[in-house]
Amino acid sequence: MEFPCITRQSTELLTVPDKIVVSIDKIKVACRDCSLSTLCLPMGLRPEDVDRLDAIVKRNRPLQRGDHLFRAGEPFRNLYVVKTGAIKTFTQTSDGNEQVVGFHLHGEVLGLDAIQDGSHGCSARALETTAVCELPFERLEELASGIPSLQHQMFRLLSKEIGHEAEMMALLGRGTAEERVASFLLSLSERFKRRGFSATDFFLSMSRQEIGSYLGLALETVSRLFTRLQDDKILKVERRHVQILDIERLRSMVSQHAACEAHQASP
Amino acid sequence: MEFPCITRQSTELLTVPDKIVVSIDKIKVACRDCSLSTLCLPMGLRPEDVDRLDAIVKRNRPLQRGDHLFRAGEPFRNLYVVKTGAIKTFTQTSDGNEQVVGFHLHGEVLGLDAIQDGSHGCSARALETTAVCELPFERLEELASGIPSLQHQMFRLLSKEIGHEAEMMALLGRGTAEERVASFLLSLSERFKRRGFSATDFFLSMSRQEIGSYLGLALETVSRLFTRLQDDKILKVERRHVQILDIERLRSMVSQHAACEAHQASP
DNA sequence: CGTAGCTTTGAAGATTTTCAACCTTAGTGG
DNA sequence: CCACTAAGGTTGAAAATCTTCAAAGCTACG
Repeated sequence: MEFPCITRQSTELLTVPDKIVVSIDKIKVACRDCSLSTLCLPMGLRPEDVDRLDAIVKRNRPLQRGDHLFRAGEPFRNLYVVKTGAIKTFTQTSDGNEQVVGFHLHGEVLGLDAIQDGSHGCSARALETTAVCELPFERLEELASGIPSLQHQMFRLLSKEIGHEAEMMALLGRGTAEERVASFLLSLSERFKRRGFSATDFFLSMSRQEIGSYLGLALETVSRLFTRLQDDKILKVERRHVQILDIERLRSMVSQHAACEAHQASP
Repeated sequence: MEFPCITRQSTELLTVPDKIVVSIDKIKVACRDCSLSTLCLPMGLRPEDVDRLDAIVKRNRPLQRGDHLFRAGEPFRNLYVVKTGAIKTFTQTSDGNEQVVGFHLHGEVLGLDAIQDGSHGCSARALETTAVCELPFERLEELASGIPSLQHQMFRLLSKEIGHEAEMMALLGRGTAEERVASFLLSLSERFKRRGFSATDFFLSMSRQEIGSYLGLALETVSRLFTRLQDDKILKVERRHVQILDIERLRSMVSQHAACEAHQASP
């Protein structure tokens, strides 16, 4: 079943119209009509090229909370773009625990690390009801060969991911627990804002445990810092509902965002 | 001045034949004759495509220790491949210190993070005498449009970088100081081995300070761990000369290498 | 030979983790 | 409709790890 491109709707409220008859027009919501088109791959493409891209995009039924999008070790076939909802990527540590490697909100792409060796290095699981677009990578490559601006977009996409990860590395290497939590909240805030949601009032779709794993902190430390930020009147936190009361003070807690390519890369 | 593709030669001994007359043949050492061709972009390309790639590669005079390859904020024009030597990339932290973001050995590529927004987010400086190939990115993109296997190589290159950084993030998030230092040494070991050098006996081109900055540790902690590993008969360290005596035990100190795409990526 | 830069080592201090207990909420079934 | 249960969240105290500050040793270079 195809899934229409629902946006600007809280995923908390998202219901899956499985049994509702949807008109053909709505089912075929194309890239050009998708409100993510300014965030997603089509950005900067000519309309006819967007249509060619659209032709290879598959839109499957949404994932339910806890469903896997893919598992570590599976062969790599597709990139995925989150349309609504949120997905976490994670690996298994030697002691059996989960190590969260990333959170992916709508408009964000998953699977970029798997291009390299043809299989996924991590697993991806939905944190809430989540709809994704599926982009068969081989066809995307073929298409990119013939559309220079698409090729360029893809290079930019990969480059951006590298920059983000480098920023994260710098944060994990340099930052205190406070800095990490502040930075995490600001990152979410900016990402929500860019997508038309409130930058100061949102729900976390992940647990304290998952945040801690991502930030390299014990879950108790995350909890304590939320409490402290609340005591300082910077936040209002009620379980997963976060309100940023003083975003400037939050920003001042993060010394600096260092964005840079990093580490080795041998082809 | 063009610089011949010198390889398998310790950069410690590298002298710059500035005034030595080099025959045309030697100057024009092409990608296809470069011993890095199995590590570098030409990997998997047909010979005629390697020649086309070669035609856009510039080979400048080597950098001396401390020379900048590029600085943060400069416009992005080229990717760089390290032919011999080593380069560090780093950003400035708010308190004026350097934050090392990566070490790049020969065969490794720099500048990938800058594709995104057209300017370098970090600075790059030579740790020792270093020769690099310069790849004008615009021309590389044009070329890749016409050579699918080159496009594919470039996607793989970027993807590999993402995987490496994710691994590093996991290490910084999860690992103890011991784990980080062990992992760092193993990473160097593998990279030297792949390039035909000893995997167990090598010189560090970076200081304890730089290692610490990269691993998110105080330089004293790095020093203490080197000492401890030496006391445990796992290493022999003499200033910058490292010998790995028991690589299995070193490996067992690193719980797991988690390789995975990470963090958000919105195009 | 002297100096500057890098490295090592020690001891005190700060931050974060771990362990443990308790609280809250949402969902389940009587 | 309410009690029960499980999962997630909060809080406290002790313990471990790492950093900071300080001093001294070593090497290379002029």
